[in-house]
Amino acid sequence: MQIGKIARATGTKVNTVRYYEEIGLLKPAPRSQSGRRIYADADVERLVFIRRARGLGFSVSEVRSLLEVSDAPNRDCKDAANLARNHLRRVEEQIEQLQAMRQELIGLARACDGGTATDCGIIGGLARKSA
Amino acid sequence: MQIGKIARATGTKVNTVRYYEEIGLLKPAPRSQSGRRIYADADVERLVFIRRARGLGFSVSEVRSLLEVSDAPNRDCKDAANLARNHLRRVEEQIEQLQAMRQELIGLARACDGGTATDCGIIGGLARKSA
DNA sequence: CCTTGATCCTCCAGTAACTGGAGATTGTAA
DNA sequence: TTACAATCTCCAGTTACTGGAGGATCAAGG
Ligand SMILES: [Zn+2]
Ligand SMILES: [Zn+2]
Ligand SMILES: [Zn+2]
Ligand SMILES: [Zn+2]
Repeated sequence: MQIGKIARATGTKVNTVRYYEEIGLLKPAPRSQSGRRIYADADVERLVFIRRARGLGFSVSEVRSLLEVSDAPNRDCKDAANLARNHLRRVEEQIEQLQAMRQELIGLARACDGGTATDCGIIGGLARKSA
Repeated sequence: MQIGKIARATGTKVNTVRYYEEIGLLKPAPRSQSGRRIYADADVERLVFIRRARGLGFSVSEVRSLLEVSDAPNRDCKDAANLARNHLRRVEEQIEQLQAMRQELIGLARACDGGTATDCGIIGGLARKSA
């Protein structure tokens, strides 16, 4: 299949597929006579793996590591497991940070009764160092 | 005061202060004879405002808008209020997305009993299209 | 007076992960 | 034939800084 089809099949943009090849997440695809990339079903699976990992927030570099494990069937999976655990922890930290922001933003929003900028609790609240 | 002091006073890196000037969040600071930037107390306040807004996740462009309101004391604050409300909504969306990731990551991690990559629930789980 | 070390200056390149576009081919169908 | 879709290869732009090179300037100590 050509690039457009694998892109559609995996919910990836054509440009992004080419980009993944460029950075080495996908091996350089064999080309047709006229130079078009040709993909096989295994490539779809690999791309699904990549997209899914990216969708879970793994960085490209993390995806690279996960693929390495996936590519070596006999390898101990503990590297992947550690990676996933660490990533989970970072996701949880992000959640906490966003929840803190959320609380402060709710407080700010409550401090606004309308009116002019001078009297606005949002503007005023931002001007103060701490919440 | 010079740039190092305002940076320290606001928890900003010197380079970042210059960057804010470059992109117009801070007005070009007047210079000393030898060309060094000189700041006044009002600049500290402005920088605190910027840093606080950035800390709450507002984009630079949003901060610019907030500053515009703040700079026009008689202006109705509704633009700022809308901005804050919309931003709050986006933060909440991000939280939800991260919580969904978290759930999937927890599921993935549970699916790993150790062993080889072939049998690993993490690798296997990533290969499948849906969770 | 001179030297040191801390600050400051101006560029400029790099980061993450794509995204979109220009300009040129190629493939296909009416 | 003519049109239109899909593909190709560059390459620039996005966000919000961060760090560094190479070169002035300043204050303090000797
Ligand atoms: Zn991660
Ligand atoms: Zn208000
Ligand atoms: Zn926002
Ligand atoms: Zn495992």
